[in-house]
Amino acid sequence: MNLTIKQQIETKVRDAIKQAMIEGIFPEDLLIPEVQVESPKNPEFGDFATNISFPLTKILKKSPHDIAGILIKYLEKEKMIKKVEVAGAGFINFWIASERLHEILKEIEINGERYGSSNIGQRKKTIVEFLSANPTGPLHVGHGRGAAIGDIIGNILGFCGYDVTREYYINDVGNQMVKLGASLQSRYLDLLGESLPLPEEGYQGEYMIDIAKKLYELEGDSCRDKDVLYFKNFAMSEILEDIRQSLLSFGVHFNSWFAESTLYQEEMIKKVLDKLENMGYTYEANGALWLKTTAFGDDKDRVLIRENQIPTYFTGDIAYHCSKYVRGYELLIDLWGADHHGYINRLKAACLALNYPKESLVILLYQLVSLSRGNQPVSMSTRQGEFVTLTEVIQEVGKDAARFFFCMRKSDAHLDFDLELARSQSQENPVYYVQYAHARICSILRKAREAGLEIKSYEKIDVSVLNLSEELMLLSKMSTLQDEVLGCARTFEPHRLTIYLMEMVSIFHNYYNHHRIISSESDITDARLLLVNGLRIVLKNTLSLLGISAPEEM
RNA sequence: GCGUCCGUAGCUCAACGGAUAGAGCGUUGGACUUCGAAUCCACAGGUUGGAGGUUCGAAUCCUCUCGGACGCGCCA
Repeated sequence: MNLTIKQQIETKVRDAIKQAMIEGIFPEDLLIPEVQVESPKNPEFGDFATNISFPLTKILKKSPHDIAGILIKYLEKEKMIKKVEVAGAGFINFWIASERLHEILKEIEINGERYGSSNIGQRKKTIVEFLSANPTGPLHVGHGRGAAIGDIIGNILGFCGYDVTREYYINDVGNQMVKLGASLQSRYLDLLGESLPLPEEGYQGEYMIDIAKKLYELEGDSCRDKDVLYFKNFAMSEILEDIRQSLLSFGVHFNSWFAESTLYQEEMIKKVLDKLENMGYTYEANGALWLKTTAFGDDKDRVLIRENQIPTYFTGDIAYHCSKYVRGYELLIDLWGADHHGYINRLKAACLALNYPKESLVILLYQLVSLSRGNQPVSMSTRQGEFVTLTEVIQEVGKDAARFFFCMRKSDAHLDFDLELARSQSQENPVYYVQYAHARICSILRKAREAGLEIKSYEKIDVSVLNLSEELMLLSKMSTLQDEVLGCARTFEPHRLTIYLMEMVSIFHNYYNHHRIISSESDITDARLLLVNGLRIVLKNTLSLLGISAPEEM
């Protein structure tokens, strides 16, 4: 794709500085700072603005106002810039020529559903691991946040040209799973009229009884003498199937499900341990084997093999991340709940010890969701079986509203999910504001078609009649889709897209309420139909990145 | 005790170190005989928890402090 308007301005500002250097106005050895161009909040400050004069002040020993004054001499010669002026203490504000804004419609026409995409990822093999909830119970509301954010980050990176795989890591090894098996065994024997108490800290939820019933329906009483392992496997596969179904209704699709147990089957654990040992980063103490993570920024060393000779969870996790590298991934993105933050340094340390490049492992956190009903906190414990499932929430408020709600907020902010509020606000969820605009445009296009008006191609239309300030603002907003997506990819902040959508749609609703798209003036009608159709595509592309539907009517 | 994150309008939240801190909900008053009123327009609402500091400029960065959440296992 060609450069966006914003990127063109950045280039032109840099060129202006270089030109001033060539002409001896600026010193020839000047180190040009990064040029930042933004869309100002206040429309009086133009379509775009840059603060470049400020970082240059110190280097050039001139006032920002004077520097800006020098630069605009070069910039005002540019054809795509209608007006450029110095404002405030030294900001440079740009008004884009309408001809350039109109071209956005041509770019949308050419690129269609790819409009906004890019190739900075250069097909880099990337694995996004998220959710990875233990298969000990159904997904609850809190999991929804991780699922939504992880899925959307995957979409965004894919749109930016990364080769993305989404993976779910299944913790099918360890004590919790044994307890799960024992819990099912107890519930199953209950059905046979035999009593085996639930294990200490066993899983008490209703769903375990349902699974026991299912096992009884399938196998009768023939499992009376099966061991805990048998029950564990049955419980786990049932629960994983339930998780898969929940995710399906939430619009989340994993390409890969990776079981912890395969690390043992394929001796990955042993290989990693050997490697760390050979590199001299391990030692024995108190009967256990330790990894010197402190040599790589951790605050204490960590146990790899316990005194009882069983590897720790950590060892498995090192082997797991190692397997990602072995499978050819160059960029590893992990999305964890913030309760795991204390674990970051040790995992990063282990990957450094194994000589993997530091930047190749990115660990993102999202803050936990607390649940309340009215003002009363609701606890969420899988073990005690007290929780509201993700499926229930989706049934109540819908997939689109739930996803939008989860990704509207910065992921490092705490989120309180009030069930009553969620229900009452489901009708007021901003997602409808955005979807309504899309449906409204589709309705206009239907009306036009009924009147025998088709959307003509860009070349056949006189787009110069699009000269209302709302139309130009809309085009200016539409022009930054790629910039917004790239910003999200750089910062891993998907919530920016929701803000972008709301700002853009607000301009549209305002425009719609004050001007008619279809009118008796056919040249204006043609151009406006092309404009709203372009907006429809921008909305659809953005919603699709968020995994939210773009309804044609609602 | 140590560490991570958060504190912004009555409520839920935005704001790449930038210009007069913005939206929605709620309150008040207006706009449908014309493309969808799930919309639009107007009004009101703030010492960005508090105190210092860094600089051309701080809600944002640093130090201290108050309040909240979460971590600190040879658990997973």
